[in-house]
Amino acid sequence: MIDDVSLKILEILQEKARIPNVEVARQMDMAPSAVLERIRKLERQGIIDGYEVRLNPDQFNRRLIAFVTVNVCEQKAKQPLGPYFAALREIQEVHYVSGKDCYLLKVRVADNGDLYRFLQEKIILMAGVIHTQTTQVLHTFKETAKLPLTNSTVEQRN
Amino acid sequence: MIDDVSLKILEILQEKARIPNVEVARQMDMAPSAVLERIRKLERQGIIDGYEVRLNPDQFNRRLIAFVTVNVCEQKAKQPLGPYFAALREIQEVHYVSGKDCYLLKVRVADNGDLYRFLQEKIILMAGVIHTQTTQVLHTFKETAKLPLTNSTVEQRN
DNA sequence: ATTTATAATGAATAACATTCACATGTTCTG
DNA sequence: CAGAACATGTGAATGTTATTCATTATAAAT
Repeated sequence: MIDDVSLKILEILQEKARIPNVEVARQMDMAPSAVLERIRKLERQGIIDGYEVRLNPDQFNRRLIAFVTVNVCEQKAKQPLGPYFAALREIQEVHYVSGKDCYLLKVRVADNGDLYRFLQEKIILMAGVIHTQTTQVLHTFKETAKLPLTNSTVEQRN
Repeated sequence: MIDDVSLKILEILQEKARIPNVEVARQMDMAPSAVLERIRKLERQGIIDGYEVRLNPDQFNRRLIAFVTVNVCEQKAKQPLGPYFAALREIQEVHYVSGKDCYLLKVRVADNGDLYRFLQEKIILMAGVIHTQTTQVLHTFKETAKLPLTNSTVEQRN
């Protein structure tokens, strides 16, 4: 479905998405119009979902990452909890995970005080939330949304 | 440090980063040259870290997300484990977290079989790895790298 | 061999990026 | 308070890029 030419285009864009189309074409050794058409097609097919700017969290007072597992009892909740969590500004990821009726939240806040207030005011008080367990990130070695595009020896793409 | 004008530019770019500069200028009601200069400055200051394309994981055989906590004993490791994990294709995030000498990995693979092989071959076999606990994601409600830029009532930016 | 579908090229033109001279406004300082 | 220093905006000019489209090439299907 995705051929090597498109794959190479995606690799280039994954490296730096806000470069001119002509530049992609140059790196590909192809006509700009051909590259443009392919990118459009990838967008239409939903292979490319969008383009994001990556901001430095330190500059926006979001130095601290925490992972919070939230045990819930949805029967006691007054509203669906997944969408509720998803709507919170401090939360970047909401996953419903295997285990004991559990959500896993990735949270970004300024500092410990902020984290405390966030949990108290926005999580623990919610009807249906039974208890939480918070894991603080001390150091991040890698944090990316990139997907591996080149196939390693064992893997195949479809 | 970051004024409202830049903030609005970042909001626009956070929504869709690969749009022409002129379009940003139109939405801002400013001259394109002024917008360009501001974006350049934000890049120079490291406030903008880069631009990424967001790919659809389903289309690349990465339907399954798992979070893996890895208990380690770095003394028994033959190499630093953080960088080792970070180098693995399947891993999107590597955090060293509070708790019992623990790494938290966010892993993206095709399916259960893939996850099993990944853990067996690339994690559990590593010297220094004591044991792991894997949590599978059943459903994802939200997954973004966006930072909240508008200030809510209580918060402030610096 | 011919049809059909898919995708590349290259030329033409519209749109955009980029630079720069100049204007405006703010802050700092003597 | 004047005016220097700085930051940031505008608008025009120019070079670059995006986009469209007619045409050609390639590959698979009948």
